[in-house]
Amino acid sequence: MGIAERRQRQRAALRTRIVEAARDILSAEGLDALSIRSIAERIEYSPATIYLYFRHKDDLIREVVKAGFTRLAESIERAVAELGPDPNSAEQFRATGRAYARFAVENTAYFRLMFELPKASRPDCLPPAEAVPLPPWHTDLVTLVTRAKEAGLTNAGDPAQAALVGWAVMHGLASLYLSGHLTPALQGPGELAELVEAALATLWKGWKVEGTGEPARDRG
Amino acid sequence: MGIAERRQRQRAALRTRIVEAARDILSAEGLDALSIRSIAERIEYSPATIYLYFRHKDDLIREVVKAGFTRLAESIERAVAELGPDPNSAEQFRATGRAYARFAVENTAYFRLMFELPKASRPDCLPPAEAVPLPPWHTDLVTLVTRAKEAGLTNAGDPAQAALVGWAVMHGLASLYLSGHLTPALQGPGELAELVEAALATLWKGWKVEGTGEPARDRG
DNA sequence: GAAGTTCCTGAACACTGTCAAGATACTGAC
DNA sequence: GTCAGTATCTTGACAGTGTTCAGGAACTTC
Repeated sequence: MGIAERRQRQRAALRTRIVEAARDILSAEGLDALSIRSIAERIEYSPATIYLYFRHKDDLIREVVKAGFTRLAESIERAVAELGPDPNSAEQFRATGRAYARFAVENTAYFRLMFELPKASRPDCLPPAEAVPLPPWHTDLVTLVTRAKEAGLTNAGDPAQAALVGWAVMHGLASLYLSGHLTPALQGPGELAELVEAALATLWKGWKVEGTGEPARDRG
Repeated sequence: MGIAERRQRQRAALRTRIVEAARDILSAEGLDALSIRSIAERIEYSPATIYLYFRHKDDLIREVVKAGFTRLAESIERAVAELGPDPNSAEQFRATGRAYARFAVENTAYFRLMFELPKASRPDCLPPAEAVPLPPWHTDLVTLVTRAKEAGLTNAGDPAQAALVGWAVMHGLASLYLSGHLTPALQGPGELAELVEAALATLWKGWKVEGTGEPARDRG
């Protein structure tokens, strides 16, 4: 039954071609240009065809968003890896935050899509029950804080909670920046980076053991 | 020239009626229901009429957003005022953060509109140069930190920077919560409040003078 | 009452997501 | 090789969106 397999392969190929086209349009022309028709034109198919591969536009977008999350995760991993072997907790923490903010600034449309997706439609519907899994960097941050705790470098409470707060800080800065609410407070583009550093430093200090001076190296 | 004045008054009245209709639809039916036609129907005018009062839908929305910001500012002021006379810096800081998060949760559609407006249209356009003025609570936070600094309670660097970081933390938590990215980490609705408290505590502690124990009262 | 101004509307345009019905091309069986 | 069946794609429409523009109605001024 090689035929059935080939067909399945072709189906899968076209499906990913659709997602890639959507991703490209998003990166190159922005969210407003991302319509079913523009995607269809790009892949040289009829708009209706897309509905043979995705039930709704939202389903397609969700796939794009998923790709965005793995891209963001990769950026962070790369940034942490560039620290060299055995970086200490603080460095690792800062690198994660920096990479997050940087991704947001460099992939505006993508970043916004990733976090503004859940339709603001319903008036006061709370977040969707449908599971949006926690991103990998959250897990990494948790182990980071846990390790720092074990090394006696911090007395942060629940590591999971601390990780969420860390994520929130970076996300808040990126989000406010992208929505333009930070511009009156910032002179140049470099000042966002400063703000990021200040935020990371404050957080890390807030977790530090009382009386400890400079953060010691926990590894290597 | 009473006639000209009356006309001007009527014009202004209809204009605010449009904004109020938009605000009501947004609160009651959500962002998706907020169309030029739905607003027109609500005020019993033709859709085209709205364009005699607003050049584009975005201009109208901007007005709604502005109203939302004053509402949020009022919520925060109220929360701070409820602390009673001469609250200390930490309490005031926490109250601000709590009120912010609460507003976001209780006015989902409004909150999202306020911060997701700047069209994600362009691919990598950085935030709009058009001045979105800094909200009043930012100024309040700045004076808060400044006062705390003068009282020797904190050695936070630039108070303006600290205020932005504080804002970012709350905004990040709210934003992540509303986009559903926090749900897998939270058991119940009360846990967001816990997270908010943890974040505020961490921040405040990160600003504290080295070696200081419990935050002292700076006033009263 | 005529002329002029202001305000509003009906109807259209180009766009959107979405879908039912039909055309097309490929497959398997006789 | 032909025919039925199936998988795939397209045509053309529907209802909705923001937006514009020519024209009509009401009011004001002369």
